[in-house]
Amino acid sequence: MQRTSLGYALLGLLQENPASGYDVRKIFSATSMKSYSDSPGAIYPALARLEKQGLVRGKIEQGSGLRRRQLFHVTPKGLGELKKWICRPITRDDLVARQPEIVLRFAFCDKAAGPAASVEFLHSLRSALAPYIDSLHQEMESMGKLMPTSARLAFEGGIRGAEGFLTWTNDAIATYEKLGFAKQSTKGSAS
Amino acid sequence: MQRTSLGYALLGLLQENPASGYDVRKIFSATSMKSYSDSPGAIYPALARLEKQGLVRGKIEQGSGLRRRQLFHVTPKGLGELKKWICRPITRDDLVARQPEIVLRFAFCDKAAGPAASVEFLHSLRSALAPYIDSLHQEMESMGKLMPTSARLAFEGGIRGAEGFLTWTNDAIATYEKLGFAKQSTKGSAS
DNA sequence: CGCCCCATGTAAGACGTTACATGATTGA
DNA sequence: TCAATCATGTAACGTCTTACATGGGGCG
Repeated sequence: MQRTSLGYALLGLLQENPASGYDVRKIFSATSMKSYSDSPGAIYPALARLEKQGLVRGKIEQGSGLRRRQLFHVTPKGLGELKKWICRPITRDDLVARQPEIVLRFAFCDKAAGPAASVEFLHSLRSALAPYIDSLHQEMESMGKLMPTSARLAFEGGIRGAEGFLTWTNDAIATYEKLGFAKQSTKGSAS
Repeated sequence: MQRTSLGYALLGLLQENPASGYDVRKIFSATSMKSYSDSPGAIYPALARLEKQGLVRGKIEQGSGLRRRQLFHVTPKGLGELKKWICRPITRDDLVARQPEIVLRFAFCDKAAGPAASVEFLHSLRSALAPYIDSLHQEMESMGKLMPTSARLAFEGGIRGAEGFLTWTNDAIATYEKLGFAKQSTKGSAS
């Protein structure tokens, strides 16, 4: 039984702070997570699915004069699934079709899996990005100059985006190093 | 009746070169348009929809020993719809949720709508990007330093990506200027 | 009282995914 | 002949979109 990108986004949010469906809708519509739909027809069924799978649990709040309102929090099982999603090695497919998801996974990484996992994540990302960028350059060469200007520029834009992503990755790794988190080696002497 | 992103991608491809469903599948699976699914369950119904709407027409090829094979080409009505899609002003929503679609629209622009439209497109993009980047910076400020390192870095990555996109846009405008295409001023060239 | 916001949901339909099915042609 | 590839499709299923429905609570 597989979860969707929305499902994981919800897990990640709820793991940072328990929230109601309505809260989540506001977050999606107000912040830069707008890429997810804030429609009730998406959110509420998704939360219900997660609850049915035992990944989140909702408690109905009832202070004195409060409206009915379900606060969802992530279960240990849910946290486990979230970690598995975050810590998957980055694949070429992730880069081609799911770049925003990569960034989201990383955003949740510190809180859900810890800084060591974040560093691991960044190294995995760097390892995937380098050959990907190479293959983009090759594809560009093989197409020659026969394409319209706008098509060529668009392709170049894609390459630049990937290169910028790599630069960011390296900077992020450096940031963790300054904080005292180096890559965990298999032999294990870190910090 | 609205078309999906896949529908427009097909229109754009077929307008460049007539092709069969199978050809399209190969393009999607082999080139960097992999972000679209190459599954027959997506392609063939999508082509059928476009044909039903009169935007493409399929002719069954029959050379001597050829297999049955339907070559689709774009109708004038289809080209009109494609142009309308491409030439829509770039909105904030496009930037937030549909960046790859923006790039795809631009890639088809020269061939489908001409270089003048491409220049117009880039100016519209620039006008949308500037305030968008500002608002990202503001959002970042307002969140303070309370977030985990990875979350902050992820957000910064998003900002960098948008800034790189803007740089690319300016470079692309410069490229067209060097080719002799400046912005068409219907009402004065002030942005 | 009427209106708007909070808060949750459901129903119909469109679309994509996955898997299966079909048949023709080429090459070993 | 047998397998692989070409080429097209369909069926079941899940999810998202759009629109509607419901009801409590604060406020003028």
